Amino acid sequence: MDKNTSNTQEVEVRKGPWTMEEDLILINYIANHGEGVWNSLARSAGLKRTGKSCRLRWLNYLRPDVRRGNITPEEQLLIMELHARWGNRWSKIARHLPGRTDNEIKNYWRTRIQKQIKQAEPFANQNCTLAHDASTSHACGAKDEVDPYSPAYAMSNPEPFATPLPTESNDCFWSMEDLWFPQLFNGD
DNA sequence: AACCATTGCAACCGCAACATC
DNA sequence: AGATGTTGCGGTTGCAATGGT
Repeated sequence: MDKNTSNTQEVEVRKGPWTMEEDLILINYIANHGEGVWNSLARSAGLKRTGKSCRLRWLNYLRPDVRRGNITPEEQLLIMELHARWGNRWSKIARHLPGRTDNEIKNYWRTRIQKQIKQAEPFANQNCTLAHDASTSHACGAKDEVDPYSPAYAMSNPEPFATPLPTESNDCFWSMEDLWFPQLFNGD
């Protein structure tokens, strides 16, 4: 049974998690032809994916220079600083963290930092009438308090943000090193 | 051991900006 | 100048993995 074989067989588009085979096809194709117009790339490569999906997969996961997991304390600080400055401009923030993607930073922010902020909120926010969504509100009347988003806060309060860094979280079924094998680039 | 809740992350969706014709 | 296609972005969702009871 194929996943998305609807009765309209003009365009069957696969969705959901990428398989290793699809990854290899995409990597091979880009290695041989370079990036181009993603829609036609997807078609030419024989992938039953949208160009959008291919682009996302490539940028967030398959690119050789992409770094995943193990966000360092320095990077965390930088993220907090840049987020305090620009808000949710994830792609803008990502440009200042080589090898990191906007998606990863966004996820990291939401799952780690935002959580820490929420935990700290009852203490930092006692004078605030309304606890805004931590991702968007930086404005709190308590001017004397150190902005929990600021690097200064993180420096002086290592605990709240000292999330145990993921331990070797690069354990996928296959690593990028496995995929980026020289021999892959020969075939087409 | 089984069930339920929570967490973390990959991927999708909708929209806006931009490029090309 | 307008229509159409493509890209980039931010928000959101789905689901596997993990932890707790």
